[in-house]
This record gives sequence, structure tokens and C-alpha cells, in this order.
Amino acid sequence: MTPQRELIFRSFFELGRHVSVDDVYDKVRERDRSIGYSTVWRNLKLICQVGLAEEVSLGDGVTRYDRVTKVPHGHYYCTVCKSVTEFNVDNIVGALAEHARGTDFHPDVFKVEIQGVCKNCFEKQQADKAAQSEVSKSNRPSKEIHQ
Amino acid sequence: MTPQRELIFRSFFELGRHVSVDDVYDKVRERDRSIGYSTVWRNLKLICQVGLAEEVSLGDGVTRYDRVTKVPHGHYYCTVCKSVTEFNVDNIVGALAEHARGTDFHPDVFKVEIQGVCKNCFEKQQADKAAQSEVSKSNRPSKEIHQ
DNA sequence: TTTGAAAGTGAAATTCGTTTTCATTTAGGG
DNA sequence: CCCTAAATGAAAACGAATTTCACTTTCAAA
Repeated sequence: MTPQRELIFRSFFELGRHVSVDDVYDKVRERDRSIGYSTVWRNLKLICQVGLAEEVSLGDGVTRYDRVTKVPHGHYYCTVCKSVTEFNVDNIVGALAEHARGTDFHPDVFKVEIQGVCKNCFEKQQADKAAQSEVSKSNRPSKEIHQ
Repeated sequence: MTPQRELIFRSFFELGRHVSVDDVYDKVRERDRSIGYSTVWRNLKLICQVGLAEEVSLGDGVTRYDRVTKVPHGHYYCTVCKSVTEFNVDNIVGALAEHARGTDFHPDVFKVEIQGVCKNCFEKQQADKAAQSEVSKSNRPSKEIHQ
């Protein structure tokens, strides 16, 4: 157990959930500017190997690391601000496992994800939309010219 | 509508489901060696934009393109051979939508994925395991030496 | 037809996150 | 202490996705 490793582990668990390598790297660097990116990366992998975290891919190209909890959970993923929140999927996973039981596929991991827009971003969008419609009102006359 | 585009569209729809850019690129190239990778990529994006396909990320770093069907479906993903098969998720999506309704999250896309091992690979694994245990039997004596 | 603007194309380059390499340092058991 | 295996950090390599740019093609209007 090196001091770097301890700091990385500590930082990871102090941070919230679904953090990227960069997130942890930044956090770690606040306290020790000498720690390299690859060390952070390797230690996150290590945390996964020992079963304390798991990688989460939400399709935006960045791997996130999420503490393992007893409760299986799905992810709400906001496509605007990329934030991730969780929800309980006990019953759904049960249904999925049941489903798989009737096939010749041997399931291991169940993933449930809901993409959409979080409250914050939704409200921002509404505000923008209102502002936009104001703009288009004032532009309307000139619009006649184009097709 | 250029001839390249037509060939790419045609090839995509002739191929099965969950194909990567490379898959389509290879297929296209069988018929026209002059078509570039970026053209294939752009046209797959286009097919998605017009709503005929959607991107699927299964967490292995490759984006797949899947024809949009009326029936929502989940994916069985074999972590050994990377094959993808589908299953019906009508009821599950219903449950998820219901779930989301009670929150302030505005859902858009529901994704359900089951990772595991497909029938073929599972059988291969069993066979390998059997063979391996034979090997370890004959090696057993030497094992005593280590740790 | 001809033509010009907009859209499309292909090769190559770039981006970006992930992963590996390698020389050096460090932990920790003997 | 000393030695070896493990860990570290900088940099390079990697792979897939994406963009750039010079050139070509489409298509609608003349």
C-alpha cells in the first residue's frame, strides 16, 4: 500500500458516484500534484478488480467508476449535462432474470438505463425555448423572403 | 442521393442488426473499393438522424448501428464472442416508464442490456474447463512446490 | 443543356479517452 | 540493511470516432 494508492482510494470514495478517471485525477491532484494519470487509472482498475467498484459505460465514450452497493440500481443519464443518478431496479432485475431463465443465454450482469433530461436541464430548455420564440416573433417579417 | 449513399444504405439494411462501421464498410467495399470509411461513417450517422437506425453502445468501445423497429427490445450481449441478440422488453419498458413518471426526470430512451455468455461460448467454456481439469490433474504433483 | 451553389466524397489528419511501455522508485519481507 | 517484486510517472502507443480540406457530384433554376 503506497501513499499514492491510499490517496487515490480515499479520493475515489470521498467523491460521489459515477466518476470518471479525470474526476478522480483532479481530486487527487488537489492534494498531490505529483501523482500521474496512469497511476490513478491503474488504481481505479484495481478497485474494480477487488470488487469495490465497477465500470459503467453510458455510451458517451467515457468510462465511469461506480462504487458497488448491495442494491442493484439503474441509471438515469441526462444527455444534456451528462449527470447520472440512480434508481432502484430490484423488481425489474427480477423480471429480467426470469426472462433469461427461459433462454439458453447465461446472464451475468443486468443493466438498465434511462436516457433523458434531468430537472435542471429541462427547465433551462423551457426557458431557452420561450426566449427563442420571442426572437422568432421579431424575425418573422424577414422570414417571408426565404423559401 | 448519391450512388455511394445508396450502396451504403442498401448494405446497412441487408446486413443483420447491431453492425459496426467496420461491418458496413467491409460490406460496402465488397461492391465498391473506392468508397471511403468516412463516407460510410457519415451515412450511418445520417441513417440515425432520419430515424431509421440508432446507435447502440454495449460498453466494449465499439458503436453499433441497429435498425429501428416498432418493438422496443433489450440486448443480450455475449462478453466472449461480442455477439448481440435481442429480447422483448414491452412490459419492462412499461414498468420503467411508470417508474420515471414518479420522478422529475424526463425520460427519452430506455435501454436494457443483459451481459453474459451465449449458448455457443458457454458450451465451449465447459469443454475447455473439462480439458483444463485434465491438464491440472497431470500437473498436480508439481503444484506442491509453489506457495 | 448549362451552370452555380449546396451537398457529398475520400484520404488524411486530428481528437480524445484508454492502455501500455519503460526507466526509475518504493514497499516491505527476509 | 538489502533485495526483489510491485508500484509509479512520463511519455508513447493505441483504437475508434470525428473533422478537415481539396475535389467531385447532385440538382434545381436559368
